[in-house]
Amino acid sequence: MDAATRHFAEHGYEDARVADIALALGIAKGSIFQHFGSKDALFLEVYKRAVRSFSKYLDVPPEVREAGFFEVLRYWLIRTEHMVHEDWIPYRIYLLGNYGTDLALKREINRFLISEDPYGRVEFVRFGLQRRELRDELEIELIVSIIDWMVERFQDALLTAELDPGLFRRQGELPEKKEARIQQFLSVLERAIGAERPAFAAKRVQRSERR
Amino acid sequence: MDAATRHFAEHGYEDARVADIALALGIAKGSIFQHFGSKDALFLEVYKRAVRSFSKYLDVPPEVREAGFFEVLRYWLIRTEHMVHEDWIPYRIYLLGNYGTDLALKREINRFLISEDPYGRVEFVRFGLQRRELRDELEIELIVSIIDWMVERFQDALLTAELDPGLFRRQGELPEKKEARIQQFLSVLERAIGAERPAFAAKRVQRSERR
DNA sequence: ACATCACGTGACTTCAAGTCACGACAGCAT
DNA sequence: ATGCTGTCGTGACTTGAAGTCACGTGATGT
Repeated sequence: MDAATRHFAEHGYEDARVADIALALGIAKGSIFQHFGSKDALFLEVYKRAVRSFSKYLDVPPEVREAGFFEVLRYWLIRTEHMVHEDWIPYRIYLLGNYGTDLALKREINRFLISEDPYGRVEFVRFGLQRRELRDELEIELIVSIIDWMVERFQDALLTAELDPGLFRRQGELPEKKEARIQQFLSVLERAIGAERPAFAAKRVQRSERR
Repeated sequence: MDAATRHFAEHGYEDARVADIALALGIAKGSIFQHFGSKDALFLEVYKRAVRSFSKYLDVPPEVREAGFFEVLRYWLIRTEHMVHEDWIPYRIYLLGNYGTDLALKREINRFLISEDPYGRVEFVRFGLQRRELRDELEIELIVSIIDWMVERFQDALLTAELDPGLFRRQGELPEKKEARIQQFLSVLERAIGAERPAFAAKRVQRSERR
């Protein structure tokens, strides 16, 4: 699995060669097929392992958790790019799974993401609702989806700048602007799904809201 | 191109056979390679054509345009699913391009989307800013990205329910709930990027906002 | 000591993308 | 009318990677 993960991360899905993975391990290609059945299935396992290695939203220091829903989000957004540097391999796998395979595999991946919720999104949204930091008149499903969409894409944008320049819209992101972007992004998200006047976050929102 | 479009739409990228496309046309496989160079390049052309066939955001009846930014959005969200029924082929191609190919191709696709802006997103956001319906303190790039992310994903969710059940999060979407979903989605988006008190949309937001 | 079995092996098969030498044909010049 | 040239379609061929399978080998149990 380690060898396969590294190989996929380095070459992408299409250009990865099962024979090369076997060679690197000093075993026969046939053995890999005996264990995993197909290249697709091998990748799916690799993907699952990579995704499971990521932290859940609520795996944060207690003081961050105390600070509330949006501070937890900020914590992760800031950390994303650091983590990409330290350990880019699982992120690359994650990227491949999301955009670099065919639809049949993508369907499997989605099934996995829905059934396992490896990032603990639902739990996280419940947490936000409990603290009354999120709009309770929205369906929870919609909030989860929106977090999903926006955070995933925003992270993609941050990290593809590192991993794969030119893959997404904003290419040559200047590092000093990232902080500001995260700030803006959170403010947008907070207005979108945040409760009327979130106790904690009010201070930050003031800047842009004058009523 | 027509034949290739249909074939890709029906079989997906991986399972599409260049030989079959040639067969359907009664020409030799070599001819296709002579024109397009590779399967990738053929798909890229097919994708471009499909995407260009979609309307731009501002291609709406004058009265909808008059009604403002968020009404234009609503117009398109509602129409999405109708159009998927009438003419599902280009949507399927669009889906394949976004999720069903490898990263090398995806990069080309992104380059195309950025350089052509085939949906006229930037123009649309400018329109919204001019009418003072959007927050002018946000960078225009960020607004475009958010529209991009959220609308694309929301449409994906609506239309994959038709085209590819199980590909995305919300599978068995009940048809009568779609209208309500669109409503909620727009309200979220409006709070996220809409100006303080959008003249037109205020009425609609009331329902869920009690202050 | 022998039988059984699980498992790794690598040569082999399959299959699809991509190549290329050839020939047909159209347009043009003599 | 004849011959020349360049374009383009052709399909048999090459390449290369996924996936298969009959066999061997070493471990385990009796």
